[in-house]
Amino acid sequence: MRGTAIPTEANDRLPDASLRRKPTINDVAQIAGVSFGTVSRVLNNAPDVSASTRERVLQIIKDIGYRRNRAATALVTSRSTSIGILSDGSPRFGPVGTLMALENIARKKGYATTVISVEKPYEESVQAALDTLDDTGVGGIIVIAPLVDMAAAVWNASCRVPVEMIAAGASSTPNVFTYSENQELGARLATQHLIDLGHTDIAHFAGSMDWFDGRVRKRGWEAALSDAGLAPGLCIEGDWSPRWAYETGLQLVREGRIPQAIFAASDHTALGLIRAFAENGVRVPDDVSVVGFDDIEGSDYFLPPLTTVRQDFTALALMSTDVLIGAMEGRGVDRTPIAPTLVIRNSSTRATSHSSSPKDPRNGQNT
Amino acid sequence: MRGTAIPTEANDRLPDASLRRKPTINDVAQIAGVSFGTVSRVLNNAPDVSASTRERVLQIIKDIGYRRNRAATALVTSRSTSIGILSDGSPRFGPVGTLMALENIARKKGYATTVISVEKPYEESVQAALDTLDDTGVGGIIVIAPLVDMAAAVWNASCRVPVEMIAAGASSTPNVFTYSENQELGARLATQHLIDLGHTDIAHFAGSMDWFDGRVRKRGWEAALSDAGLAPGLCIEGDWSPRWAYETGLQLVREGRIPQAIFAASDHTALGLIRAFAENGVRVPDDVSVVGFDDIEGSDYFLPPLTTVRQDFTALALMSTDVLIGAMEGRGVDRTPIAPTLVIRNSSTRATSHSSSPKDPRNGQNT
DNA sequence: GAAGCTACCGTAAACGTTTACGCTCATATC
DNA sequence: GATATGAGCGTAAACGTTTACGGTAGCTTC
Repeated sequence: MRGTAIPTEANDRLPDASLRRKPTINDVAQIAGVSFGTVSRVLNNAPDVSASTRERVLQIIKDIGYRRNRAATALVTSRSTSIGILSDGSPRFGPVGTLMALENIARKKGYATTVISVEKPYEESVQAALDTLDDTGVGGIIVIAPLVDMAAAVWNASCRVPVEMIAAGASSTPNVFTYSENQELGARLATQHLIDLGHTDIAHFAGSMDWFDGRVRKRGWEAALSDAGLAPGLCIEGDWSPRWAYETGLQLVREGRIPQAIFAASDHTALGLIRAFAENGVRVPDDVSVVGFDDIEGSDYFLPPLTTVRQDFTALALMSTDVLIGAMEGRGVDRTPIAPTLVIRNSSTRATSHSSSPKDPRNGQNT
Repeated sequence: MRGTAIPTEANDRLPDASLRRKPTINDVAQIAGVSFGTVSRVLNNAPDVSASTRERVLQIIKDIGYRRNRAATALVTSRSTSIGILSDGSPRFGPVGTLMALENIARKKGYATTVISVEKPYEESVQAALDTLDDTGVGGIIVIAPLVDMAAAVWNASCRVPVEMIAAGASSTPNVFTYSENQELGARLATQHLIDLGHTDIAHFAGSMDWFDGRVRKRGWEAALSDAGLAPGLCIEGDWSPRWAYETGLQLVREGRIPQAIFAASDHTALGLIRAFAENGVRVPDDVSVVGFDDIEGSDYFLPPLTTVRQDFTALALMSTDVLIGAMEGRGVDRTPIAPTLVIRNSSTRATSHSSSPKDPRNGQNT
């Protein structure tokens, strides 16, 4: 008789009566023949309760399926066992990977996570999101802030609970501690790999400078080059998209200025780039070595399989939750940044003698 | 003096002392010169408060930055404005897309989301997760259950609050309502597209039958074929991975039994497949048409750009939150499944007369 | 055998709301 | 002018915990 196809009748096959009203600490106490205080003590495994009593109470708790009411606990202790995660809404590889890892680790440490995402303009949405999170009673907040704008909004916002930001290469402030994977190192690794292969003309298809990731990966590329005494190669800044990389790659082909090697700021960038080359008979890696960044699913099956940099999101989540929980408990925790690793596959190869003169593109014609 | 364009001085403007201790309903009442009851009434915009009083209280609330303590509210009302999301931990395209969309839509409807992910073995972890979610005070739960095993665990679990499951093609039970995108239709669309192109020998590189998505996409392929009066082509079941598709593709090439056209159960599957073909001079789409499923980022820049099926996660999220919130409020809500759309790109093309004899593979040699 | 200690346990108050109820005062009603 | 009515407001109790404190019984210690 209720609406359509909706199991409102669900409530007929009720979870048995015992589930209907949640048992409270008093129910447990009564059955155990002790006071609620004692039950509370075993719940928080505090001292001052005999082994036998503890045992009995525990058994009863299990039997009747008692579970602590978080709201009541939160109300009286005003500390909580949940942490908030603030993310930009983007389904991009890095942010999502971080998010999933964070949830996973937090849960294993006994914290629930409530996530909320924000949109432009950040100035308003970030403060509102922080407030909402605070309202729900989180004890601390981790912000996944790949975008510089978003980070700025976080710096300007105020919040009662500790806030930690995951933003590559950004600096900490008194209010918000910043942590991240060492992506600059990742970029250096990639570039150094190209240098080790004998390349001297190494370009960078950069990501967006609106992103920390874009900035810091570019910085790593520059640093590796300068450390090796190499002149900075061509650098073009884009927006991470395959489309942009494709079109820019096309342009390079047209103008005949294909470098020996390219460090692409992301695998998606590499993907577009490689297509532009493939369509014009420029062979990867024979004519140009390409390395990406991210190790997205499938990058090992690109044509050719892509040399790239892999970040360890689990380690990042482990560390950053440590830091946040430390802050929530008033302890300081120190952690060093995580180091990404280089994954060498087929898209990069040793520089050939002739290709060291980067002047002749299109040496192979349309496959 | 700090790094790059970063407003560190932001933190001098520290959260003022007033933020230190949260103001309560009593603070508001005292300032307004009314009792806390009156404040509560304006908070819940209940009747029985004069316009002028209401006005004044509202102003004070804004002035001192009062915000309701959710824990206290939850404790006394035992209803909440947050919904739980249960997901498998996988960072796969479908589940993540659904998750992000869900958070987004729920937030816009005024619900916070707390997400938790589960791992094998599901029988235990699902019930535990449901309980945890219940503990945190969610009013309802949406389960993203791509895996058949996981769904079974949900069916067997018990939960006080309404549970809705997103599982392609699975059926509802009295306890849990099931909703999904019409992936079978998506698969039909893909297969029909191949049929329209004149292909008669259409194979399916299926996903895992442990997944609803795998089952239902296969079913769509079968149905389209049978509706068209075509004999079912080759069907091989895999695990979604590029690696499996690559190796299986290699085997097909070796055995010389390459079909006219292939419907791959996912873009990643298509990716591996195409690489196996490309490495052996089998051209896509000239020698074999391939269509994928998912429209992952970058699939438009595969070699060649991939014809595929796109799901509308936002619409899915919209509908399924409607349904859940309806259930939470005791209303029934009816929604019809979302229809995916076909995205036609370059990996599929008209059947050529000669290729209608699928007997000669390797007609083009290594590019 | 009194004093003191310890181990164990009970009790009251508090956390910040909502809800049900009751009170007061002005106004309408006859 | 007594009575009913209702608008506006205050009050008490409850939600399920935790925490601080107090109490009792048994044991040690001299």
